[in-house]
Amino acid sequence: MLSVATWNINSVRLRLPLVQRYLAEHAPDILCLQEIKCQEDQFPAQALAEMGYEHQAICGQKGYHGVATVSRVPIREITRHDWQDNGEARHVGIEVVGRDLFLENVYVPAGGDVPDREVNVKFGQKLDFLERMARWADSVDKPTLIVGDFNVAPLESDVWSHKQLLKVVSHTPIEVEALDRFRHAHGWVDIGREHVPHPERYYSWWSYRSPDWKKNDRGRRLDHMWASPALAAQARSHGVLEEARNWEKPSDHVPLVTGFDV
Amino acid sequence: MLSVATWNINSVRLRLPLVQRYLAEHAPDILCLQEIKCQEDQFPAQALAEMGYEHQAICGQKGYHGVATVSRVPIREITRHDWQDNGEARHVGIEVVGRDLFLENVYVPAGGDVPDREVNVKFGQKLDFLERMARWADSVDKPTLIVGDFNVAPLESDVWSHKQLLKVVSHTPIEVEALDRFRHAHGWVDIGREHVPHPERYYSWWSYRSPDWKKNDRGRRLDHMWASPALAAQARSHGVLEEARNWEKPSDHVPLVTGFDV
DNA sequence: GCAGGACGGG
DNA sequence: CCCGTCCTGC
Repeated sequence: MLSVATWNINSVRLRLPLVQRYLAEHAPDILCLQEIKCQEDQFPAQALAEMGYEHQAICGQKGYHGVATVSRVPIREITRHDWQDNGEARHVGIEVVGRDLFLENVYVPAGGDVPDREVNVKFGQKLDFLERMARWADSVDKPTLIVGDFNVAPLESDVWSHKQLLKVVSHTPIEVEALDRFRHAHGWVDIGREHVPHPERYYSWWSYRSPDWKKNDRGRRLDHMWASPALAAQARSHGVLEEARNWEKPSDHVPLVTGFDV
Repeated sequence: MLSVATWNINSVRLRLPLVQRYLAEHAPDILCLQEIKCQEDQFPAQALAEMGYEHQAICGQKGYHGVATVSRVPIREITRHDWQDNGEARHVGIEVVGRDLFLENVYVPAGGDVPDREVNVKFGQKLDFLERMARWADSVDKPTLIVGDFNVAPLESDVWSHKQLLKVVSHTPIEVEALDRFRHAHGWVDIGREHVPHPERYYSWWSYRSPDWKKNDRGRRLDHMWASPALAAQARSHGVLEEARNWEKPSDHVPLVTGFDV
């Protein structure tokens, strides 16, 4: 068995205690973090190594974005794709040593406020990012798991109100289509939805701005775990730790985890 | 008996727990705070009222400076002097109801880095502030206690190194002379030095920048309690709570307290 | 070394 | 609402 988790942590330095709590209580074999918001030399490498996560692949930058994959089992860093070609730290790819398993940790751009590439360059960059990921996915020929904050909630049951979010970045048809092209480019299996099928409610993010997140439950599923078909067939368990949204000084995202029989 | 305390708190919102701890453990009748760093409607009035300090005179502004006097015994706000005439919240004067006692809570400007009014306007403003306080003091004709952060350490034993601080703002001869003029203008009695006579070491502030503040002990006496002569004769006790500098997330100043037989 | 504020970003 | 960074002030 191998368990892999993904969590947009929204500053790993500020939320190191939460990461430690999650690792202590749930002990995944591998944890993929997004939005670490620090440079590599500022990453709390030692604190996580002391908890057994001594194998680490960190791709950071100053202030924004940044991803890190930490592991209890040996991993080898393979790639750092720059799908925007602008130097932003949004991906790190590793191989799980001796298991014929590749793990891609990605943080897709949020895309700004206005869902129109003519008036909002960030929205265009997000679509371009997804198109380039699709082109890359087309060439993937190894058992691969790609996880992270995709910043798109594709299904109606991935958002608290399909109707009210149709023109809100993360749930617009043009983004969903781009994400679909990316998924079909490799035949990725959406593990989350294998285990929590549509039309069941499935969210991984609740905005800080909406108070009483639990009562109002205005969530979205922005975080995903997608696997190559053969690998997806080996997924045995999947979970969403909603309670982490209630921890002290929480991230606005919660961790997802999948257990594989590999 | 009536006990009066003064404390530069360096943001009362951030350090409300420390104020509460001080009030719970030492229970002065009146506490004068400086550098509350908030507007009046942001002052934690209710939390302090719940501890019995329901009588409050608050003079605040956005972000900087600001003073507040909170009391367990009835007080009446009398004045808000603007000795710089620039709108900064640096003083509030109250009367202790039924005791013929006036209490002035003041935060003198720090004065910038360079002790030269030609090149540093803030230094000039500080000297002007002290001169205007002197003019005001000349007209004080009631039993008055003036306390607060005067931002001047007048005596050699008020600083960790007289020689090394002679050209450092807070201990320059020109500031000491201005403070002396202010003191003589009313015949104020320096209560701190009545109880801890020169040349005994007496500090109330240790910079955040100097690490190991306790070991290196690079302190200064910037906070003072001065009384009209007749009132000073009724002072029965005086204390400096140095241990407060070691509390969690401390202010760089510590509280002073004086007990009066009034 | 630590405050608060203003900014850009989510 | 909550990050980081940069700025000012002490």
